[in-house]
Amino acid sequence: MSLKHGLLGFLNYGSMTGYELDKAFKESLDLFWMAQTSQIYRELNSMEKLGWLTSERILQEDKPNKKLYTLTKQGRDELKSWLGKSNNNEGIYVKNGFLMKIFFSGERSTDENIKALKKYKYNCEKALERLGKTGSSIDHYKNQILDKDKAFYWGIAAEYGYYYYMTSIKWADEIIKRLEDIK
Amino acid sequence: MSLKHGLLGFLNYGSMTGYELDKAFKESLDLFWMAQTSQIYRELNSMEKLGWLTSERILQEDKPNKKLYTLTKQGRDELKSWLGKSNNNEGIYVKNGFLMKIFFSGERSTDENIKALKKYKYNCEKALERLGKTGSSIDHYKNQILDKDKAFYWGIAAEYGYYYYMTSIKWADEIIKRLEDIK
DNA sequence: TGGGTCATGTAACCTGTTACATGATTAG
DNA sequence: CTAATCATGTAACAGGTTACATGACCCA
Repeated sequence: MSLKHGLLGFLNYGSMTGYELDKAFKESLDLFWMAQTSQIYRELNSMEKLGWLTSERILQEDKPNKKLYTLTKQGRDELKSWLGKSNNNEGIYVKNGFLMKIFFSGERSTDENIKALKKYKYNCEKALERLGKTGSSIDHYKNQILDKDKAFYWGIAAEYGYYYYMTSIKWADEIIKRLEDIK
Repeated sequence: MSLKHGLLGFLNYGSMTGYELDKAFKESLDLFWMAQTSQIYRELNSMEKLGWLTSERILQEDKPNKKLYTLTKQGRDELKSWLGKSNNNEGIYVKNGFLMKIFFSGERSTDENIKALKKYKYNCEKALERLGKTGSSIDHYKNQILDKDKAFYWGIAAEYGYYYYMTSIKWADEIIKRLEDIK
């Protein structure tokens, strides 16, 4: 139950349309929680049924009509409750398909594995670049939000991203070197 | 489509029952891909329908009967094909609910956030401990498998775990310090 | 005239989670 | 006597992915 909570988090800053939420997600949270556009629309629907938000249809002339979502008290309560409760495997059980592949890479040749690790390293480098962009889009949002303290935590999450990708690159380098030595 | 591939990976080392696969998963891959027992049984069923494996019922007297699964050629091909293809976001888009929470933690008090980060740090330390155990269970499996090169990659995946948790702890320490300073 | 932005979705399918059910044997 | 190990699952629900559909407006 996490995409719903991410959406609650954004809507707590102010009313938004599905389209805007989709963009906000892709510009910031995407690195920790990638969401499909279609899923966002579906979840908004189901959240409305749950009473977590209300919607208002806004007619436009030059552009397509849109639907503006607003948090209800229940929605705000749900957000608070999610933020409030911690469980014992937070940040621990993270599904990582790449690592699972590595686990079984004895089935591949050393050359293939070196290639795969180099690709992975490249992907991490690209992700770091995108983090830079996320940084500037965070700055952009910061200026729109009244309560600037809130955006402080956006920076912290982005910083985790730096640590994460830097470490992943270091690991990949180390393993590549080792594989090239035994070749 | 990843639990299926994890199961294929194990079955490639030799025929196993659902119960044994469940244990193997929990003793090794669990840190990168936590799987429910019930899901393992269901997936095995669906994999058999896909023709990736065959099953043989084994009757026992003292213990409950069991079902031994064996890879088919199709199953082995599927494993190879999964290992062979890389995509552009491997290891990049990893869903992390904890980070999403951090992202919205402006809604919580600084004290609550310090508490949550300390809990997170503690969880990471526990995970590191478990990695030690995983290490020994990897050693255990190593001795059962003929082709010891395969187990080399198990160690590499575990090593990623070390890097990962060590970095997470470092990050948490840094943020806790920062939060305590501004308090 | 072709691609980007704005804006919303549906349908089918696949994957993951939670709760529950059963029951014998064995070791401390 | 009680907890762990062995061994298998079902049912219901929740969440995520992929593919597809529509259509206007604007800029180069």
